[in-house]
Amino acid sequence: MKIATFNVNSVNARLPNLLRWLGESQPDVVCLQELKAPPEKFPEQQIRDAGYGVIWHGQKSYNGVAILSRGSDPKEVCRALPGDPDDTHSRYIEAQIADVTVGCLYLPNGNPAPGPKFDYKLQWMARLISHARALQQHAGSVVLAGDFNVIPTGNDVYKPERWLDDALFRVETREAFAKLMAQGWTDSLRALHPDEKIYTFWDYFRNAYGRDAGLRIDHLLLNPAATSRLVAAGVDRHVRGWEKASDHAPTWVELKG
DNA sequence: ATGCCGTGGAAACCACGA
Repeated sequence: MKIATFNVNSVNARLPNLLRWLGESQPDVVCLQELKAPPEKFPEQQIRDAGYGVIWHGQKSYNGVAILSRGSDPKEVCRALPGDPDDTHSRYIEAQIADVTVGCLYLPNGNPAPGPKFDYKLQWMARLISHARALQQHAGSVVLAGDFNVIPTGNDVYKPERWLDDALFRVETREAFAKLMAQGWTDSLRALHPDEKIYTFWDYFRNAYGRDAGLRIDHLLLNPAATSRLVAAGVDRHVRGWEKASDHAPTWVELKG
């Protein structure tokens, strides 16, 4: 089973690229982030015509997450991260697909830091840590996939010294991510490619993609049952080079069975 | 490199992203 995550930066602006990538990559499950569309403007029919069942949690202008499943409808588990009923951002949706539980997340950016947006990011991470604790212990396979807006280590950014004060790389952010990982999650790309330079995001500015000035911020975390099935992981980085590209590239894992 | 581009939505600019 191939499971991918892709921050599309507007699902409607990206629809031609998304459909092209679905056709060539043939993922079984796809987590999308940054739909930037209200629920009624989600391109459901085009995605169904491409062979995918889909659930989504849209929001006008900002955020928005979706889960696609080839040949079946994802069985929705929840469409919000527990812990704050006043949180209006569409940043989490979870589904059961065959024998795999999939959590699709769009973690807050948090800039500028410090400030209220950074506080919101850290609070959101605390809620994620709380929710993930139970998921990690599931007997079945669990994949937490999405745009984490976290650069885990200095090996995940082209020039770490420039990012020390950024919300994606600040000590508090890395410590919260480490706390999540300490529950027993596996960072699938790093597990299979410990020393490679791997990026999933390149800024639109300054020819960042051409210079390979990237960040690794899109992650697929696996619980022990899923880790035992891990056979491959990668980034479809060429998609970032297409016309009208998102600033993120699709990132994926292949699980046995 | 403090948003230089990209997107959406409202309004002819602004919020937001990382």
